[in-house]
Amino acid sequence: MNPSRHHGGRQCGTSYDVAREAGVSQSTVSRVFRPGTSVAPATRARVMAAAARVGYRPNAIAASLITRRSNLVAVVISNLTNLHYPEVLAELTRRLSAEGLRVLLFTLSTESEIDAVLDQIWRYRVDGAIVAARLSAKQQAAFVHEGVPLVLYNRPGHDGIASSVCCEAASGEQLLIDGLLCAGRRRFGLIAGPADSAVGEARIAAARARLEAAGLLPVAEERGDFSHASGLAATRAIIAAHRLDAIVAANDVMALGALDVLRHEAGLAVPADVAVVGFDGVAPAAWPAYRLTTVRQPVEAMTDAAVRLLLTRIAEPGRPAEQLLFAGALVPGATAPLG
Amino acid sequence: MNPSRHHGGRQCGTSYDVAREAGVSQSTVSRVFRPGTSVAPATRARVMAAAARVGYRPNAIAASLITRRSNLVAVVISNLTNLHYPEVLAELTRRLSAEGLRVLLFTLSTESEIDAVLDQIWRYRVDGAIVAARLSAKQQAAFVHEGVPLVLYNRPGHDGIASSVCCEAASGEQLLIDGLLCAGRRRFGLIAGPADSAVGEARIAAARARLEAAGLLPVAEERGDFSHASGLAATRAIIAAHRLDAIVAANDVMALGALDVLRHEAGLAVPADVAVVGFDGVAPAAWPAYRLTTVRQPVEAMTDAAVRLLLTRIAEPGRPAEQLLFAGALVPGATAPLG
DNA sequence: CTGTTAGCGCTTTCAA
DNA sequence: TTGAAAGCGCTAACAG
Repeated sequence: MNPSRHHGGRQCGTSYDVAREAGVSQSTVSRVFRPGTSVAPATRARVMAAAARVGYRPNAIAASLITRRSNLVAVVISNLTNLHYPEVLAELTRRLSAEGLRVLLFTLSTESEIDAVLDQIWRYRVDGAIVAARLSAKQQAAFVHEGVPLVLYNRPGHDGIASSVCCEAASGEQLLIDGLLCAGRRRFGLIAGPADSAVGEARIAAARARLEAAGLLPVAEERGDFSHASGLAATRAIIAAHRLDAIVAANDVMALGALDVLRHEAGLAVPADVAVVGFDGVAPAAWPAYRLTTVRQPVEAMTDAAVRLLLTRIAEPGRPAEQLLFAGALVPGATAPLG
Repeated sequence: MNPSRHHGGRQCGTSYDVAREAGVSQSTVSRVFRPGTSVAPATRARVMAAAARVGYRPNAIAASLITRRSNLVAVVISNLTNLHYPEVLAELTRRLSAEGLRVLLFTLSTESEIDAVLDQIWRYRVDGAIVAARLSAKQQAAFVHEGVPLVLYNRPGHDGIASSVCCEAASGEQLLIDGLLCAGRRRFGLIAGPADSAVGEARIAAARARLEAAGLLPVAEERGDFSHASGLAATRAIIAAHRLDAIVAANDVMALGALDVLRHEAGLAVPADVAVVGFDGVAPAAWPAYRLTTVRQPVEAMTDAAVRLLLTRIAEPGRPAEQLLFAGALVPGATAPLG
């Protein structure tokens, strides 16, 4: 009833323009561009031709308004600089678009930005969210309150409110630590992640637990922030004060930093003098210069699960949250002999 | 006039619900939640209180429909696995959100997906797009036709249709090649990127040009796909057939692959036997295990420019496209003595 | 400063 | 199979 007035300049046509051009009603045009609707072949052809002439593109925004499905999924990632997350993001994006969902990306420079991000998430009426960032219990509860299905990635879900996909730390660290012990290592240095990282703490706790099970205590402990620079700093601090024969880092990037300090600053041989292990399985860890012994997160399986979990919760909002745990795979490298 | 019927479950309230609750008109509610509008302090307070009670969130989708501004920017990146692009993406996202714009992310597994991506871009009525992927002249023209401002990232704009920001290859390669020549290197091996990568070709062409200016031809040339594995393969192929004293790679990641083969497979000393240089300035290139001599792209300046270019074209759609060129900065490493 | 009135472009009953 | 009519939740003149 109201053909577009082209008031902005070269606007693209609306379904009314197409309808007029094709001599059908606007709702017929709408049907032609919607899957699973039945339109007479002849009508469909006329409409398609008219649409091409007018340069018509269905307006997803307008459709979202009425269907209450934006086909948008918010993906929140705290540190894209982590080298592991670009891979996760690429996989998530690939799988989501295969499901017809678009990615609204949010990255955090500082954790304090999270509330502003959540506000935007509510405003855009996303169909769901996959979050790889710290979320307080209150923030997780907000998703329930707003009716937005939430899947946490490598973060524990606060008592069943949110679904989550995690790479379990215990079995991986057990493989690493037990192997090192078996190979005769006794003096361990630990490089933890930031205190507010649940996965980081879980990994270090698991490592410590295995040591204690063997009647050992770590010789030294330092904290980093998952960055290479912090791996360098932590290792310098540790070897300045202690003599040890194994370093266990909470992630690969810090482990690579440790390797760099040991070999290029301290003149120590790896693994002859000191063994080093990490966690994640990032690409550079496998490069010949490092060949780090580590545990690789099953990114394919985890991202697949994250998307699948999200889809089912979008389809059935009432469904209870699920916590999925994946085991990492040992990647035997050259930086640690494992008994 | 039409309070929400809560038909889905826990829907969040609409501006009508708030209006009724606060005893004002719906448009007053709208004003309260829009910057730059004047509302009596008392009214504003009443509305805010009512909004909190109702759990009201402005609906960005509905606002977009009428303002014809979605505040969405499409960001298209072809290979997030490139190690340089996560950094670019993080910076772009940070700057865009600082400008009140949201990122709709598209990644390409294969270049053939691009048309499907463009279709989605049109449907979501994005305010603009920043693209780091190959776009044909026709595809670039489509942006003009659809009225979507386009900024190409590290891709040349097809005769003034699209704006672009690029890291210029010539001056960087000149620093590298002239330095190597000055240090007495004469037998060069080149590792190019994929043939359809404009930046890759520009870098290798620039390197070749400097060699020719010195009366030299490359001893060997191989093509990779910017990945570490392809750097390994190219280097193996080159050194199997030729004796050389310098390798010039089209990007850092392949250069790191070259280093790995030279040192860990061929038993050659770098830079004593063979010098290696790259391009980009990715993080691992600076790590002690590599200390690659390279040219760093000014990511901050480039992403800043990309966003600024996009903003001005959004503000003034008639404005002609601009091509911005940035010079890279030499990062003297330990893999190549530069005369 | 506030309310009234029209839509933005589409989907969705409901009839025909 | 198609069309008419009624909104989705909001912004944007225009009065008052």
